[in-house]
Amino acid sequence: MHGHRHRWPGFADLTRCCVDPTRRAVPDPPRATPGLRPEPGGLTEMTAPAEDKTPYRFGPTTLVAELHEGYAQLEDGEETGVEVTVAGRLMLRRDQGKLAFGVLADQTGRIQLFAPQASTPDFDGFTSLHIGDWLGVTGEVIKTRRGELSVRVGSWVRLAEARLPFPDKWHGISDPDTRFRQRYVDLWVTDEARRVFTQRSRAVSLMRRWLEEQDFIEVETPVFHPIPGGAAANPFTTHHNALDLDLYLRIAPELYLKRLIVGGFERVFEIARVFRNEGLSTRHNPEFTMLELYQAYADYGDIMVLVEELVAHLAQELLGTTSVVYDGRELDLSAPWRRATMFDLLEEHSGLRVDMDTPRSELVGYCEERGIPVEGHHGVGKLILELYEKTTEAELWGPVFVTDYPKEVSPLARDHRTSPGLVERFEGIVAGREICNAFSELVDPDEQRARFGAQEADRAAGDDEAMVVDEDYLRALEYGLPPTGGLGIGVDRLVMLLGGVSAIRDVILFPTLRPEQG
RNA sequence: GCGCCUCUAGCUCAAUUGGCAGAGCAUCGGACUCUUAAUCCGCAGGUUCCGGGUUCGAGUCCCGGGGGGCGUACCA
Repeated sequence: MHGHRHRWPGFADLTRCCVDPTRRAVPDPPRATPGLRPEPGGLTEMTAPAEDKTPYRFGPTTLVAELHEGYAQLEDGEETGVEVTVAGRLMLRRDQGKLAFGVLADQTGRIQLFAPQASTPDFDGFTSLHIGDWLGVTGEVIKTRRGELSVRVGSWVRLAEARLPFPDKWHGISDPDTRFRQRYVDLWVTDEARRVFTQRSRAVSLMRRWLEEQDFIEVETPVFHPIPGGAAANPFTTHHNALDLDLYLRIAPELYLKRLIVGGFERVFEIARVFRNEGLSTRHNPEFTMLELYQAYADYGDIMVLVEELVAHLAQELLGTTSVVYDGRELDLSAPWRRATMFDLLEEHSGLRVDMDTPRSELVGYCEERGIPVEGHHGVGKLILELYEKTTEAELWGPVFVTDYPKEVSPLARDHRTSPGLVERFEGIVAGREICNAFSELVDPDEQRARFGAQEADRAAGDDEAMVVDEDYLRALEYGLPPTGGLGIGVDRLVMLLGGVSAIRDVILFPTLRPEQG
């Protein structure tokens, strides 16, 4: 994840934009009583255990980023007369006899503490603070003679002790495993980690706001599914004792969201944690986040426009540009994206011209030539998809919408209005990776029942990821699903793309790991 | 699942053909009033991932196990 560090704004630059402007305290006049002590009249002193001297609350007036914004123009050695209160962790300390320097980090950045013995209360205590201790400091904003913006310590209080030593101040943590297990430390010592997760939070927030502006409403559907559906994947199982009921953790929210379209919520979305019982890799975590949305009266063409606009919007807001560099290669996310059929793209990249009338035996031959395993229940559609995925998908730098998938591999998508055997489905491919999957939704209950039936047959033939019939979903369709466009976006992978990182574990705060010590 | 690599002090890393397990940072003690990974002096810090084996002697070689990484497979 360190490959493109130079491209990204620094710690303070990046986080600056998350600062709530209503919290500004600089360069406003100082607060009447900057609170180094608990508010008077509280129960603090009565209830505090004798051995715990740390306060119960603290009132910083200023974020570090605001100091850097507000006082960038100070001359070396200039004093402002402005008193501020900041809080954070002590990340470095440099003692120099009767003068000590510290570096305090809060959520928004780092600021130097300037502590002369003559004016610092309990100077010995200050110089015996540990790296990692939480600290509250009130003092004047100054710039040192050597030009470092600082808070001259007028008073200070330790807010929490770091009993465990922090990692090497220069090298940080290098063992990825330790970084994931002790993310609470990683976030302090790896600027890149904090940058990425801050960015993730903003991306999700922007996504939500943008969808709401398009009149989508956010909903929450069950995580416990009596029948796992909406995707082809192995579910996790669990059990409810009182009902004596086996349940599955959802592999997709799709079928519930479409029930809501039936219910008359015409534009819905869910930012859904989903769970798939599969292997782990650089691009797979067993629990991950999908944005799914459904829009009544829309088809997959409308959804393509929505995706390219949404992604371009996120890039523009997050990075200030739709032109990003990923894996060292240029990537232009601005709309419109190229649209091409799976068949055309397959031909471009493999030279194979096939269609739904190509004999199965011929396709089996192409697969075998390329070492792609073929199973007995694979039909023409599945074989074409395999050929495309193995020869073409990773080569697509994109962004490109790959359209018109075989019906056989798309049991929830609506028949193509002009091409028999195909459905109106597309995937968005960016940097060789699928970031979304969408279709004109299948609305016909009889056709849906037939598709489920084909899935059952696949299951019987040994495909344990094939879908299971969901009678209630069919009943919902019988009440009438209007024309609907649906979309699923892998939020984690999108954040990877926008953040320029290549491992999904770098965008998931606490990725799934084997428990420590085994 | 398979293949390759890796695991040494709290952190980052050394240790010659198999020959007394070391340094920097952090911690602890001391010096220092403008440092920027401050600097300088000193103390302490170890089940070398675990268990076997070979050897006079194993961090090092062999076998087994465990953790992790990468690749591959799986993955709509």
